Amino acid sequence: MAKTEAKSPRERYRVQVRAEIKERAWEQIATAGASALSLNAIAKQMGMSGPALYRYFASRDELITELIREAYQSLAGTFRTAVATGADLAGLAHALRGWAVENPQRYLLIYGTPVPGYHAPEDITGISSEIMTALLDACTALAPTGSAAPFSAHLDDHRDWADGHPAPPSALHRALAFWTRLHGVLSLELAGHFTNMGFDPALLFAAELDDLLTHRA
Amino acid sequence: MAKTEAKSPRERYRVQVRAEIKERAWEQIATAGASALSLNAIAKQMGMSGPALYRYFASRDELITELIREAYQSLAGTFRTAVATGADLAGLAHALRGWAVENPQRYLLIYGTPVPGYHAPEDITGISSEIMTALLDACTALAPTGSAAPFSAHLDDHRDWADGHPAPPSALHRALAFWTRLHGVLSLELAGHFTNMGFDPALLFAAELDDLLTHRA
DNA sequence: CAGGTTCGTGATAGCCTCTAACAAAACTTT
DNA sequence: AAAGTTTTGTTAGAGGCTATCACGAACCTG
Repeated sequence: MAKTEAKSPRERYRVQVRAEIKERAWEQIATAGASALSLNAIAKQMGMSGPALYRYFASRDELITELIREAYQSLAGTFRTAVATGADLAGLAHALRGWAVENPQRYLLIYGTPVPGYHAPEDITGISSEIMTALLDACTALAPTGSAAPFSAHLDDHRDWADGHPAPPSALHRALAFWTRLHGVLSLELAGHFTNMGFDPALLFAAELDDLLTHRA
Repeated sequence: MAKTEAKSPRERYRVQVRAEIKERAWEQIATAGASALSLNAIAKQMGMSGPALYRYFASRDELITELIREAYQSLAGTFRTAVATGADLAGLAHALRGWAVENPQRYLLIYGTPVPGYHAPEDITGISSEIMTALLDACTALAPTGSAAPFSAHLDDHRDWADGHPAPPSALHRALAFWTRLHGVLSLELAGHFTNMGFDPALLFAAELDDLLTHRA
């Protein structure tokens, strides 16, 4: 049952130190943003001197990539357990918002402003497609909704991103709308653009979700 | 007609140098992101040595703040001319997308991932409320749409952010939906999350806009 | 216990922001 | 025009960062 193969005690120590580094990194990101992440500061916090961290992560970029991977896996796991407990599209939305509000820095690492040159490694896009599959499943399971929107037709001609998923075009359309609309609310909320505006972001999120479920997408 | 008051030649030189600094800064941001902006590199590019730039901007933060201000003013100007040429809500959406696609780095500076500690100065929130006013105007001018959505009622109780604007609650609701939905599409597109997915982001944007205009918001 | 592997260290190079002291140029005032 | 004041740019330097290197020390393995 143990996925962490109990190897040599050295291996154990290594993964433990890596885990602590990542933990401190998340704290730093939460308080000062990903751009202010400092390997040096983490090392000093852990009582060891600067370059020692390079035994565990080849570079600052590799650490950040690992954090991105972790964030994706966390979101994918949230979706997986939601699906396992019988969540429909509304359930997925609820799970998404709960996760995002609880881990704003993780959400923003995934969906926030990217560094122009950066390209995610292969396995990360794999996890991202697992998330998309869960979304497509929920959308196909929902309702036929004979959507006559011209964009649905366009999607039927450009469905390579669905990766062989048997979703009808209206489900593809609804999945994209789900993604973009909920992201629209969440990203603005997490970025603080709704502060001092008075209304409750959760209600706006709920209203968008309701529109997504009752209207044809 | 000249807004730039022809003051002393020194003043002229100063604003010119500041302008060139900002221009180089935008180039850097476009190629490496805002976090990689380096005053030092800009100075060297301009043929002067490091600390000279601090005569023009007190700190790196002040330069970035100025860039954010510039971005807000650029967007507000785009909206202003759109309104002046008789644009309705659809026209605003078109103007928004055109501006965002042409100035992705500006859009992301405004609506992208914020630095946790940062607080925008007063005048910037002023420009931002001008943008919101244009949006609310367009939404009130549109259609009555007796929206019975519960969120509209909530907005009627929390309309302080509209700053005295006489928009009916359904217009407030539509303005928020306009903002969040179009931002949802735009931000994901600009962040590159649609690349390699095959479909045309412009069509998704158009579909979202159409939904916004034909359905009750 | 001998041997190779891994880990942490200090030194160093090369970036960066930002301050301070100083020189030179440019406007202002007399 | 001469003298004085303000603005501009310079170099030097403190302190931070990423990252590499060579070296000693600790550690598992045979």
